[in-house]
Amino acid sequence: MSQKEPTLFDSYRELYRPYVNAVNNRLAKYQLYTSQWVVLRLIRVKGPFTQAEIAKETRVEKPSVTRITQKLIDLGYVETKQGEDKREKYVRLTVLGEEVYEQLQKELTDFLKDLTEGISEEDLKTARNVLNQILQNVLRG
Amino acid sequence: MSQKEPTLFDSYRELYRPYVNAVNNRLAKYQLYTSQWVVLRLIRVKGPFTQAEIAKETRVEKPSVTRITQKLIDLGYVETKQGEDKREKYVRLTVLGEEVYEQLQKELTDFLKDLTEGISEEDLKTARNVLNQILQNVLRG
DNA sequence: AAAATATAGTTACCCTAACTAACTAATATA
DNA sequence: TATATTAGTTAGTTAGGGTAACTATATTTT
Repeated sequence: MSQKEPTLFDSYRELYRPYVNAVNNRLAKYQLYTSQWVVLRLIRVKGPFTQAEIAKETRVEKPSVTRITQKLIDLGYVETKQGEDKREKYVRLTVLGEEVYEQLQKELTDFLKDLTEGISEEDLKTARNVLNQILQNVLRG
Repeated sequence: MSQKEPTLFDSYRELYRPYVNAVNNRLAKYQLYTSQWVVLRLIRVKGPFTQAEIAKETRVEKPSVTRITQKLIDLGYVETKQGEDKREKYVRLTVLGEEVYEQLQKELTDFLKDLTEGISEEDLKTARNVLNQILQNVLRG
């Protein structure tokens, strides 16, 4: 009775650091960290977005987006353009950013494929749905 | 083709902050954060452990364990005892720590139950197995 | 037994990744 | 036109981790 079975949440948390560190190792080649990669990928796949939109999509505050965007600009991966509304800054990939995205997307896809070795497509889908449902439950608080 | 389907890893990462923040909100009543709760729970459920053993179990470095343990001592939730080997410090719960553990364990169990509302036991188990398998794959990486 | 090596824990300092508060500039509303 | 809101920035804080270098004790080698 004192040895409780680990729950989904235990497994979830146990995986976090090893997973993020492993991804960061792959990103280091391009001087990126996961938080920056998440934004680069977001604006590439669903963008362009203003910084306010990025904040909303990624559920982080505006100052965090400023910092991430600034880092991506310093690296030459994105550029900003003033919007119609002069307060807004649209963020979009540069040519270099596109190249880096394409390359990393490939490398990470391969890596993540390795991480799911031995797991059926069906189980992966179930796991994804479970995490999505939990996210909905967390957000409705 | 440019709108990629979100993968398990996207869902995994998207959940992290909202989930941890929600747990931390519950822990705040006892002035705890998740990192400290993880250690408190570990030594209560599987302990007592030396700090080196805690480091190994939780896969963090020794200085992190020192910090976490010190915080738990300051809160009066744990105490240390010199081992046979005089370099070692065994960490164990105080009476207060036991009370806090019991209370929080209940509260968090209820909370986590809410988070899995609408998800079958079977799917939860599948999700857990998937995350465990990914962890193994990351670690052998 | 003495010297060299390894281990447990601490200290000092670093980093990422977030946060809030307070601000400026521009836009929208009363 | 005055007021309120919104986009983005700056400054300062926090959680949660890391490495390097250290002390004290144990272990291993010679």
